[in-house]
Amino acid sequence: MTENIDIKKIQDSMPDYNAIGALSDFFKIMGDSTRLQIILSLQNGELCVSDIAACLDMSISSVSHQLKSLRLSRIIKQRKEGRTVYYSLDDGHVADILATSLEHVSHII
Amino acid sequence: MTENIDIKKIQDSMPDYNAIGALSDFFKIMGDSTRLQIILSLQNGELCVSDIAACLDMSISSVSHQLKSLRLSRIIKQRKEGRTVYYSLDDGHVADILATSLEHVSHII
DNA sequence: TGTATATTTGAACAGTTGTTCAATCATTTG
DNA sequence: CAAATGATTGAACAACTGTTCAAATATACA
Repeated sequence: MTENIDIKKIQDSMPDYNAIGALSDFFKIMGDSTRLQIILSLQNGELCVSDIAACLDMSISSVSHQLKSLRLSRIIKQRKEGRTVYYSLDDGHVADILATSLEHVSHII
Repeated sequence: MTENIDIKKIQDSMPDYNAIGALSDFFKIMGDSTRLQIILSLQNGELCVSDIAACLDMSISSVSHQLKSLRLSRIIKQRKEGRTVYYSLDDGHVADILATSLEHVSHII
């Protein structure tokens, strides 16, 4: 332990428990390549489940499961038209975060 | 499948395989509250392992394990001084991403 | 009403992840 | 050199996660 670091001062500077939980939940959701591809595909505009599955070359079931968790995290929203469900991005922040993060990882690769 | 969506066009608009993998790896690393707290504590400046453990009220071993994965992901860097190892943030992008993401989740909570 | 289409759902399984514990390494100090 | 200190490591275990498969739901259409 370093001589004179004020632990409490650092602790107080940090976001509260709930914010840290919400932050890590958000990053957890983003931290899967299937979900990431879904989000990226939706940056071109809304798509239905089958089209997303075709885009990613994955099963409809798997995509549907991930769409559900993205929706519960309020990253995407849905709109039903007949028996087709269209999904789209729900918040502009996500595009910003993706752009900055893509720049970040391109520095690392 | 919607009538006339051009799947190939959307696929081509997406980052390549490696970039998506790097992106999801990055978010995966950020998606843990221990690692997130480590990063947040380091926003005040460099800290040694014991101080970080004290800040988070966690075992030194657990923190050390997480410091290793953060370092391998090039999110933090280390500097050794005697038997003490100081860690600090390695890239300005991470602070930007954290700030935008914190704003995003505060909208949701 | 019956069939086809679009999507959702739940259970199950394998693979991954974070913490703990004990042991080890590296450096300083007596 | 031996003891103390700061940090790292590896194995083990429980908890969690993503995909698959089969079954179910909802809507459209003949």
